[in-house]
Amino acid sequence: MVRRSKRRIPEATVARLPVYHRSLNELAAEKTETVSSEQLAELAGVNAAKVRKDLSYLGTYGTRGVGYEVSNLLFQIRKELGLTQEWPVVIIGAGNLGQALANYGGFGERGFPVVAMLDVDSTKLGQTIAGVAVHHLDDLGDIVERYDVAIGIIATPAQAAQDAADRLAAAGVPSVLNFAPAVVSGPAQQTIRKVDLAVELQILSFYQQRRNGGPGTPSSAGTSSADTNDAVEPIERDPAEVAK
Amino acid sequence: MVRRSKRRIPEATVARLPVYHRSLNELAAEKTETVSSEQLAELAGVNAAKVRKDLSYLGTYGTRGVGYEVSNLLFQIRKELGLTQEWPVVIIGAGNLGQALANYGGFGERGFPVVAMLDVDSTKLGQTIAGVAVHHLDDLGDIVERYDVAIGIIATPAQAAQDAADRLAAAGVPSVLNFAPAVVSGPAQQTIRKVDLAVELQILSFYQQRRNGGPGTPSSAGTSSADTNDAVEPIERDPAEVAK
DNA sequence: GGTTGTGAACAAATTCACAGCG
DNA sequence: CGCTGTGAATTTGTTCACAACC
Repeated sequence: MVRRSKRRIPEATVARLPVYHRSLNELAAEKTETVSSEQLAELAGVNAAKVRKDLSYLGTYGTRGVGYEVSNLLFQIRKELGLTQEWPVVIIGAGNLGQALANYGGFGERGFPVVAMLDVDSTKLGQTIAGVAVHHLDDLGDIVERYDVAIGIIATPAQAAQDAADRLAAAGVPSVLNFAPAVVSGPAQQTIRKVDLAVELQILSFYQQRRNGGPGTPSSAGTSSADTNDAVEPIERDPAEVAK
Repeated sequence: MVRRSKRRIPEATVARLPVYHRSLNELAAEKTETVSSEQLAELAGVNAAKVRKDLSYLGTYGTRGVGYEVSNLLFQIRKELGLTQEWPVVIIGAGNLGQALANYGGFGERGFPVVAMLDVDSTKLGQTIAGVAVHHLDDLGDIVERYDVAIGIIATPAQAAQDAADRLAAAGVPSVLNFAPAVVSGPAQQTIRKVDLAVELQILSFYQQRRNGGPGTPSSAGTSSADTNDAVEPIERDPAEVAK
């Protein structure tokens, strides 16, 4: 009764599925019917072996000698990622960052409608930002229940981030995307991801620096064509004791 | 004459240095003088062994039985990341996303002043967003030269992203942070990182979904406390032929 | 005693390379 | 013959565990 296909998809693969999804959408839009791992790799910016390995975790959806049927593969990935339904989100923090995220329309467009923003600043309450009303943070529980909110986006200042996470946990929101420049932790059953915009720039700064001859050599000329070009995002967790 | 300490810092370590940097700043703000790997790990949300290993790539800055001197470690990391200087950035694309990023003040605060925004839409030219003037994209070269721009942020719609990257490359901007939902490539000497906000939500959606019993089981109840909590960010590149 | 720094063991992710199948 | 699917090899990253040292 179980649809055992391969299960236990590696994290690195999960993180790439959305990229394949995007590429396949482009192919579907131009009515392409089948795609080889080579072509998909090109579109997604990875190599073909990785595409095949990744897709093999979902099941056996390719045809040897031909490739993958775009529409079917799209459907399988959509199903795997849970994108066959919408996931309502709330944004906590209606300051610069929160407003920025609300104004960026990309969430709703891609199946993650922003149903409310929350803040403690009374001057912000009742305001509407990009069509989304700002409520008091104390109303979080109500809103989560009313809209069946599954994902909370933290866009508070650093020092308020943990409180926001705690309130999301208390309200039963199982997934959190943290944009605040702070480490936050939650109960084990919560999934927390973080995006720190400034951290991304700092990582670039490292490679920039390196290109100029490394730390000890503050020359601004010199173009060692360097080596590494890309890097992995960190992301840590497990607040509650790691040691054995 | 060279201060060979350890060189060749792993990417995963580079990606964590900014997090340690942030934690150390907090410690410095409260006048803490020394910190153990255990404490720093707690603040950064990683485990202590990782902290020690990571820091060992920078050199030998700890004291056994004591820990690390906060101010010195802060300086070493700052130096390694190239944060002893400011890196002027431009934002390409003055639409929702670009405006959102400009309004988010976090870049300038952390040493990455936004010196200009660029767009091709004539109705946006001359506007000022969060104190930053919008110029025509054709002026990119001039602006890069005038402000010595080191980093370009792409905040265009997907279909304009590659053109933006090409223009940045032509203007000699060596580092690029791509927020557009598209894969972009550049010459080998360019470092490109990407952040796709919607992709982050899609990754959360996967774990959300999984928590509810996996793809084949669209029940909405059931709380398998799941397993994995965090994941790594993907990020790919190397457009120009990967095969051997 | 307490804590670093690091080899060695382990685990995860990537890449190779090719058998198997359409 | 072309392209997938996958074991095996390799590389990268993490964790252990302890000697070295303050």
